[in-house]
Amino acid sequence: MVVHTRTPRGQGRPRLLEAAGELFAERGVSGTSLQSIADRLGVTKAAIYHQFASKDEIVIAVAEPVIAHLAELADAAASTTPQAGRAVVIAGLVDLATAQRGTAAIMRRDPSMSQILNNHEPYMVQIARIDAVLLGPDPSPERRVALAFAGGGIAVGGELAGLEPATLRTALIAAMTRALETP
Amino acid sequence: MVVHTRTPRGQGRPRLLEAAGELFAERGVSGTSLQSIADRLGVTKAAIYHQFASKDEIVIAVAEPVIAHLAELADAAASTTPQAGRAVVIAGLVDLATAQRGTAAIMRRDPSMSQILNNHEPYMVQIARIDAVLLGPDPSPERRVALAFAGGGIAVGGELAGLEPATLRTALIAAMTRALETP
DNA sequence: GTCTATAAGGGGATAGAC
DNA sequence: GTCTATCCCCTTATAGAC
Repeated sequence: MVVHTRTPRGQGRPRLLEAAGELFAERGVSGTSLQSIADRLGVTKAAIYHQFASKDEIVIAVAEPVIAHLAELADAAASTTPQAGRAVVIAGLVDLATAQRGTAAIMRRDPSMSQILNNHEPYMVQIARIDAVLLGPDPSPERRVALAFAGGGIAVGGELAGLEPATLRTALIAAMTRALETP
Repeated sequence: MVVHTRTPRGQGRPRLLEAAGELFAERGVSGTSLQSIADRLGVTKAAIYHQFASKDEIVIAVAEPVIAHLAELADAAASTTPQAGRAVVIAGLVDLATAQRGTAAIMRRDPSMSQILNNHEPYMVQIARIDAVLLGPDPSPERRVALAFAGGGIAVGGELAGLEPATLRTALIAAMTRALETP
């Protein structure tokens, strides 16, 4: 499905997305100007426009690896039992939430980011798949609340600083599991 | 050509804060211009500056009722047993999170809002008091994670649409209580 | 790929009339 | 209290040189 992507000289784009992701996490999307991204990279705005046509395109590109990870989790869950699938998804979501400076978390928290992603079909598709795995068939209202609660929980909990990564991971998986143990 | 009809909008300050709070919740603080607030009220930007010296001042003013509510909860908790205090705080936080358009939720989610509030002592003081009630003495790392998780959980869960308010409230209290049942 | 330069517009904020 | 008018800076985005 990928058309071109002939960019073996991988300095520009990945570095740009990393810087953008960090700034989005710190200040939010609306609070991050292209100028500030350029400054962090030591280049000018025009250099950024050479690689991306618009700010929204950068936002989507930052989210893309996360969306790909969500797709993998949903695939993995689909090839096993419901219970095992839920465990896989929970562990995977925790890993996503604790990875690299909260890029995943900001996708759920930042209003500007949400607005863009809610109009980005690939994201919505994967979110729906993940939700279906975690909810199961015919979910009760209580279960829906528990899912929303758990979603917000990892987004914020994943950014907790000052803990051993392994401790954080274990505690978050426990918290997620407990949150979703609703009838 | 109608130049301008009488603006039958409500009285200045409360009306302004209501509009600002709604817009902050929808688009985030950075995503909300003073112009957009003025537009929603049917006035000009200059009219807003008659009541507030800066945008930050509006943000703080929007947060103030929530901060006052937090103070009340912490006070109530201080005048009873630890267990009863925790229950009071949990119920109060759920009420805050589900009340009026997610003003409370945005305080925890929006990066720009957080940045302003983290430098606003009255907010930090009340948050510390609430956290102390929920954590208890000598909290384990797991308990700290559970608290962060629960904080994110209500912020997101409180905005869930399409449920009976009473159902949402009960389910959120249950979710919060369960999340904080960590040793 | 990166630069300089600039367009075109919006942002926060202020002055002063009514 | 609200208006008009304005200031100045920053924003997104484009054009074209190297």
